[in-house]
This record gives sequence, C-alpha cells and structure tokens, in this order.
Amino acid sequence: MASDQKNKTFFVTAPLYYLNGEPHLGHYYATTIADVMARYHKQFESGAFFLTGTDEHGQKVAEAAQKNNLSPQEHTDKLSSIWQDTWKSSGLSYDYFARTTNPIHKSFCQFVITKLLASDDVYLHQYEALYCVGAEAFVTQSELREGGLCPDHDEKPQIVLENNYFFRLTKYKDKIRQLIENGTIEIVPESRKNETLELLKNPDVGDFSVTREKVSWGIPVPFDPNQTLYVWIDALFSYMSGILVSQNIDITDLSVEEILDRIQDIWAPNLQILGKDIMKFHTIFWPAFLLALGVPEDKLPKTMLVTGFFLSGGRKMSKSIGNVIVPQDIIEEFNQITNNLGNDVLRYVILREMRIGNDGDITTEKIMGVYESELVNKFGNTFSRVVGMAKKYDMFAKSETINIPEEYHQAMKNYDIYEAIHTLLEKISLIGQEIETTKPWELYKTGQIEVLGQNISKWLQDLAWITEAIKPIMPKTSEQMQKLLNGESLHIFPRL
RNA sequence: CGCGGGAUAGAGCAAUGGUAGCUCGUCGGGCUCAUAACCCGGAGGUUGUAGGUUCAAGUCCUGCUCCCGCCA
Repeated sequence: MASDQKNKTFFVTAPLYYLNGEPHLGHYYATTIADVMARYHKQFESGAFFLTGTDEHGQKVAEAAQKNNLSPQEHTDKLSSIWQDTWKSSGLSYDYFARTTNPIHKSFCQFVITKLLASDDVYLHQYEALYCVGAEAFVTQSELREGGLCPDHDEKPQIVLENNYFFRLTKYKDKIRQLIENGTIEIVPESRKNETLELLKNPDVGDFSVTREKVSWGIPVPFDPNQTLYVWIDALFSYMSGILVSQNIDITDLSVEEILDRIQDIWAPNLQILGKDIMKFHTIFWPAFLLALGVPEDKLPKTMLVTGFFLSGGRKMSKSIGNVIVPQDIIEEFNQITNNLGNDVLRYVILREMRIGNDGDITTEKIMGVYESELVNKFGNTFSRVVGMAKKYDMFAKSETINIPEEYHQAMKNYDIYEAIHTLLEKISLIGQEIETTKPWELYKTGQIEVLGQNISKWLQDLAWITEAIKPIMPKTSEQMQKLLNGESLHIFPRL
C-alpha cells in the first residue's frame, strides 16, 4: 500500500465547522495547521489537496434560521459565506470548500445510506432516548452530569421515542481497535490514541442511530420519507464527496470500487485535523462507516491529528472575562505595523506556541512578546544585519544553492511544526554566534577580504534556505525575505 | 465517584526510570555588521502533598490538596 501512496496527492482535511457561530481562534488554528501541511506538500512533495468546509444541517441550524426569519438554506448560505470570506482573507489556501447542503453531496450520502442498509450494516430499531439539541447528539444516562444535564452543554436533554435506523458499530469495534493498534490508522498524539482505545472498550460505544425522525433540515433518507440523516454521517462523508464535487465526478450507477478508482489520485486522507471534542466521530465512527461501505483497509484515513484547545491567561476565552483573542483583530493590528504581514504573524505565534496535541495559552502580551523577541530580534534583525553587511562591504550576491537540512523536513513530516520552526530559530541563533566570533568588521579593517567574502556568502546561503523553509508557515513573509535577498531595501518586522 | 488536562527557577514551558534543562525576565561583562539589536557569563529549583516500588523516581503505583477545560 505504501508504494501507490508515494506519489499520491497529499490529502489533508480541516474539520467542516458547524454553522452555529462565527470563526474563532480555535477554528483558525486547526485550519492553519492543515494549511501549513498543504503548502508544505505543494512546495516540497508531490502536491496536496486541502479540504475544509461547513456542516450545515441539523435542528439547531433550522431553529436559528427561523429566529432570523430566513429559510434554512438562506441562513446557511449567509453563514457559510462568512466562513469562506474569513478563510480567504486569512490567506488559508483550501482547494475545496465543502458544504453539506451541496446537492451532489446529498445524493452521495443517500447512496451511502442505501448501501449500508443493503449490507445490513444499518437496521431499523425503536427506542427511547435522551437527545441534546445543543450537542446534536444522543446522550446515554451514564454520560449525564449532576441534575441530568448534558455533559457538554448544560442543557437538559429531551426524552424522545424514535424509530430510527441504527448503524452496527459493534460489528466493527474489534476491527477498528486492531487497525489503530497496528498503526494502519495513526492517532496523534499518543494520549489520544490511548483514549480512543479506552473508548472502544466502553460498552456504551455501541450501535447508534444514524437517522432522525423529527429533524426536517437534513438529508432525506431515500427509503424512508420520515427520516433524515444524522448530521455526523453527513459531515464525515463530505471528506469523500468533496473530491467528487470538486473533480466533477458523476457517480450515477457506479459501484464503491469504481468510485474509489475515480478518486484514487486524492483519496484516502493522509492527514485529518480535528479537535479533541470531535475525536470519537473521526477515530471510531468514520473508519467504521468506511469499512461498512466496502472501503478496503489500505484506503482508510492514515493519520488523525487531534489538536488541543486555546486558553487565554490560563482560562477559557470568554467575553465576560475579557480575554477573547479575535484572529481578525490581531491580523488587522499587525497589518498596520508590518507590511501586511498580519496573517503571518498570527500564524507564527499560534503555531509556535502550541505543541501539537497540547492545550495552548495565548494572550495579547504573549503575542507582542513573541513578535518582538523572535520575529523582530531574530528573523528581522538577522536578515537586516547580514544583508546590510553584504551591501556595505560590497559583497552582495544572490545565493544559487539552497540546502534545507533534513531535521526540518523530518519535523514537518511528523507534523511537528513547532519543531520545524525551532530548526530555523537555531540556525538564526547560530548565525549570530558566527558573526560574533568571526568579527566581519575586523576582517574588513584588516583587509582579509577573502575570508570575509566566504563568511558572508555562507550566511546569505543560510538565509536563502530559511526563506524557503519558512514559506509554508509564513508565505508572505517568505516573499519579502526573498525580496531582501534580491537586494531590495525593506524592513520586514519593524519594532513596535 | 461524567470525561479530559495540569501542578518543575520570578513568569511560561522541557526532560526513553539514570548529572533537572530551555525561553523570557534579572544581574555582570563584551561587541559595533544590524531594527536600543547581537554575543559571553552569573544568580535563581528539597520538581504541589503523604506514602510505596526500585541499585536509582520529576518520571512508575496508591491516597490527598489545589487549578483548569469540556468551544475547534
């Protein structure tokens, strides 16, 4: 399986965000990781396909639409375009923006549920259950908090008697456990992998309902007019249908094998970014759905990267505490200070602050501090001093050779962006030390022009690879660094 | 006993069971190519607490205290 994956397009997904609010720093973070990995593979490997989107069905969305006197479709059109605009203005380079209300996606999901019914992976079952509107999910008695509240939403779940179609997760639990244990499905970080394996032992994680009787704003179940699809089936299969839509692939009368064949250049996902709250759906339900559909083991998602959350000053961001970091505000502020590098500054700060999988803590002071001590003092200043020196001593020359060290690539391939940034910072620091110890100004005064030239040319080469290596992380900054190395005069990160 | 994360230098974080390190701050020194930058050095820790396992524990086990998140 590794062989035919080798030259395949790197398929990376960020979540499809549920349309019950506007983008915040957390969404920005998850989407940015996906963006960096996509850019990296486009620049250094055999290309990438980056998908994100909006998850638009469900009772909660329908209620919000009604409140605003809009049809659900009008409401979601409006909200979805806010997300798309935000991502575009943030320089996030997705290749396809999936919307779960897309007609082709809808018919694909109907194809899927029909297939699952035919293979007896889905069956009709009547039951009484607790449903939390806020979570769009059924909750079990044992999950409830004190006072019978939903564990996630502080709301009292409703008791509903439903006739629903159930998915036979129990049939696939052992298989999923095996696939995770043997690394076919990789879950990063390790602690999340363990958590998933623990979840698989829990008997509460069993067959579950994949249709809804009373939710009208959803994809109709083709063989039962009273039912619509559970939003999670709908959202997860967008990762697959998105390829069909974006590549204009008509699936009419195709088998699953034939569909997989048509999308093989992109499918399966190499990397899926997800928040810890939606882990279960991605690490357990999603592969189980795919297996049930007849997707072979070597065509399952390869790596699931579970991100942590952002805190601010050790606390959850909340309007009443007044510690909310709004991405657009930071971007705007730094666009003024720098030459429109606001996006890059924010990308750098959050990627550098958050070790993959851990929770991060971010405050305005911290952003300013990192900007000053790393972007200004390290990157900005080093470019300025080396280029300045080269010009002053009349030794300026463009670098031809670019050798990016293996540690950088290794870090990026491990999805450890923090570590990749670290290799750049170490180089910058090393250049500083080399300048101190070789004392170019003395070499110049004492006429040791040859040694001086060799040193400066070496530093210029170092800056050239740093410029290339930083590109996936800070695309616009990289452009401006390139201009500096081409001899243009500019000031990339001015002091505050 | 809902689930999960955490407690290590003034602050923020790191340490396959084997000499507790890093960044910022602070103190002292150096340098002038650069954006008041940059380089070198010092001070600063009984690793939350009580036990246990071990030749060896920040790391493993048990109890306790406190903090935080359940929104990607």
